[in-house]
Amino acid sequence: MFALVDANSFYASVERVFRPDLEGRAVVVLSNNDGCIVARSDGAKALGIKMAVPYFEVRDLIERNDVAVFSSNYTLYDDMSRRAQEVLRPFADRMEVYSIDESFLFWRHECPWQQIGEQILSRMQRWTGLPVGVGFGPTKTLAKLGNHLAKRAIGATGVHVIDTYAQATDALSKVEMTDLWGIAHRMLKRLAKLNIKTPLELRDANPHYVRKSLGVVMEKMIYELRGESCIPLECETPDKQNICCSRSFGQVTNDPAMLREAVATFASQAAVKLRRQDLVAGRLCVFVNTDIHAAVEQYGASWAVRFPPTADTRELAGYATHCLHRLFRPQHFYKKAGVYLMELGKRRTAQPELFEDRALAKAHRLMKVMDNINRDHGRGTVRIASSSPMALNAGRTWHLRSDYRSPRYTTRWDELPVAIARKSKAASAHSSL
DNA sequence: TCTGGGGTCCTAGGACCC
DNA sequence: TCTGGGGTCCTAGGACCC
Repeated sequence: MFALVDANSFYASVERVFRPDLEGRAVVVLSNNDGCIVARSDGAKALGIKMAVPYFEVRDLIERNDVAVFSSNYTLYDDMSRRAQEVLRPFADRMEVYSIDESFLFWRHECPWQQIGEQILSRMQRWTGLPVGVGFGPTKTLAKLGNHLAKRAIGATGVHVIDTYAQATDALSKVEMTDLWGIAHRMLKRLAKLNIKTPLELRDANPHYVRKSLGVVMEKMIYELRGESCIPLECETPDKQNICCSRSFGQVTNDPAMLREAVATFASQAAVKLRRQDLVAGRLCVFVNTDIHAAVEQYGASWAVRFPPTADTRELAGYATHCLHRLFRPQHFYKKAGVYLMELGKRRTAQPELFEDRALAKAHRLMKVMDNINRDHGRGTVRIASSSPMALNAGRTWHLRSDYRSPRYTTRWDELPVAIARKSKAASAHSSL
């Protein structure tokens, strides 16, 4: 069983914890440049303040209703997030920290779920002061759905359990398509073209057919809604694949010196994040944009360079200014710029060793797969596609390639032989992974 | 020279999440 | 006047290799 625990209006709730005098007053928190609303308390939501609206559009409303306004304080939110994680961890067998305000919990055995949910609520309230919602489900997607109902269903109590197929059917009948985790407006339109318009219709759709038109992500979604877990828990936080630092400027500029200073600053801030995770970057990319909201000729471009992996601020800043030089067009006025660090690797590990380790690990995986096949099925070929993004996630997530004839895939190493067996029955002995 | 059945690396873009 | 800042995964095609 999975559970998803998330904090209600996290940033706003954290500010509240430290300002008990705000009791009864609505609260909003603003984005970095005080540009947009990024969190609203229930009271602020009730006033009709939408997520991510520009501050200036709702300023009047906010002032008229005496809403408390905060600039965001990410150091504080990070700290509070860690405290909340410590409270949650002992409840379950395993835990995945999914975002700053959400964690998945996982249990191997049956438990009194409702009761556990209530304990989580009360302990979180007493130990951190944060209001949370808890949703239980046999898959991550259903746990997310449970969480949604825990907070928003009529008479919601903060805990919602989806434990049976009937409960899942009931839950799915109560929500909109876009309430599902992984469906936003574009996917909504594409699903509608397949005549899939409600969450129940999606669950009962033909997975092969959906996969053909919409891809493997939507296919997984169908299985998840049916209670077959396809999205595994990820307990160790994987190393970052990209690190980005970008900002909108208060005013547009076409001054090359200012832009140089800006991207050099972004590069050094990104370098701090890089070193904090003990990583080095092998590639850096700079991007610039004109003001997308202004009625001017738009210009947006990026330029990347590759170099011997480093985490050195001065080197990275140098690459950044070099890239900027390639992009800069004096006729445009720029509103936004940023730096990406890419091709990240572990610091203090020489590249050749890294490569050999990976090759070795690949060989081991291949042998293990072959063993399984030989033991269980006598014959068959498994080919490891190292170009597949999944192959780089060795040992965590595996799925059968799309040209693999089985419509099913597995997300767990130890399920692989089962999937192979299904496939063997259905088609030939030659398979690829 | 042709063929089958692949692999690797790159770019670009689309879609989603918080 | 004023419109955030991060991330991930998947797909598709081209060029080239064995």
